[in-house]
Amino acid sequence: MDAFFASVELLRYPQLKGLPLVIGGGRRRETEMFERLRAAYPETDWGPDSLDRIPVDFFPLLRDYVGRGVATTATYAARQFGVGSAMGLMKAARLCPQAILLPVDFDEVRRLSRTFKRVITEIAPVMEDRGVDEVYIDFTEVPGGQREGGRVLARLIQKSIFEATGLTCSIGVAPNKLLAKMASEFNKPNGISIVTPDDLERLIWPLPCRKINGVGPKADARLQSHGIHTIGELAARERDWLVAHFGKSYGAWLHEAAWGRDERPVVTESEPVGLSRETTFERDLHAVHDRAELGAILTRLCEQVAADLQRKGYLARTIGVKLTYVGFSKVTRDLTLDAPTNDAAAIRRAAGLCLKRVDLTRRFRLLGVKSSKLVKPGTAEAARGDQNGPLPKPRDKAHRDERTDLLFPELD
DNA sequence: TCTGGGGTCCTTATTCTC
DNA sequence: TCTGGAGAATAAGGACCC
Repeated sequence: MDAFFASVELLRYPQLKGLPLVIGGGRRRETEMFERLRAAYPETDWGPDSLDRIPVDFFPLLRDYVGRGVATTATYAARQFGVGSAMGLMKAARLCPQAILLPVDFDEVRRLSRTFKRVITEIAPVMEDRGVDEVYIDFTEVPGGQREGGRVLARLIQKSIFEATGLTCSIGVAPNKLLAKMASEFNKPNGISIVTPDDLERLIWPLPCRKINGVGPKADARLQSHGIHTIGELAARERDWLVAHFGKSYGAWLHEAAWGRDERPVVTESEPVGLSRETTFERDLHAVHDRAELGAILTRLCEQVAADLQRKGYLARTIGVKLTYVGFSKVTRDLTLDAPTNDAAAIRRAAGLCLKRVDLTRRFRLLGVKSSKLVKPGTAEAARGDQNGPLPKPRDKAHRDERTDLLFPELD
């Protein structure tokens, strides 16, 4: 298989080019930011398209931002100060207070994302969706796909995306998805990189292990503790040694990845595994002192999950909650229902039962509701439990936290 | 002074069913 | 009826990704 990896660069503010620019915040706070901007400049239409035309001094500075949130992305001018993706905005403000802070408009991002993918599938139909701004493409069967090792087709895709969206796009071309993804990083933004098996030693092996898609901070730290810093050093280890230290599955996969081997196909269709909604509070909340507020938040999250399920046409067999405590430890609790549902009240009841099994004596900063084990209505799977008698009772009682019953009785 | 929101997949432990 | 074992289902947590 020959694969492309293509990712669009979602930054496109021409008048801000070269300035330190940070885009970020959580979804809710981004909406608030837009509202604040609209209130401050009522004569200006703060739609995403108008951002391009607004004078630089209209934009808020990062130093004026107060609250929780992280940077989604940053320009190179801001990165020079040490600001990067996923960094807390308060920390970013200390590093680069003069940076301009822009909210993300998710509706606009989604619209651009759809256009970007439509343009690609019109040229190369075998495309795997990897999120808003990334896709894999199998161009083995695309007419002309092999010309100049794929470079001609990659240029066509870049040009078409720019014409349709005004966005630039980086493309990696390689024999498989693993290498194509790494190749796409070589030449950002708006570049094309071609990696062949012969390039493994020269281009891939000098890279840090962290560049492998699937090696995160934890795995990287463990590799480093064994003196393995580059992909070449990883490739030099025996497979058996990696399996002994990183497990049968992950160890073997590390070995394959270091040698540039990856047999995964480009997957064009997939069903969602779960749907969830979560929110971080403005301030940390407590089950007793903030009972009414928490109850309202829980209900709203359940209604959102129900609406998402209904809109997308799914029923969920399992409902769960997630809490992030002060200090960032997390807990989750799940409950599998007798019959799958997309009803807000049923989801709220299940979520309430889950909440009864967690320690609510500690303050927490985030509450989430998730649905999983999704089925389509009208299928045999969806009917299971409805017609074939009750399913086994969930193992619920054993975990029940008695303190919570006292603290949060109305959650039933 | 921290650290969003939406996902997927994997591992491990426990329980249930046959 | 009791017991053991295999395998499925459930639950919790964690790593990782965009």
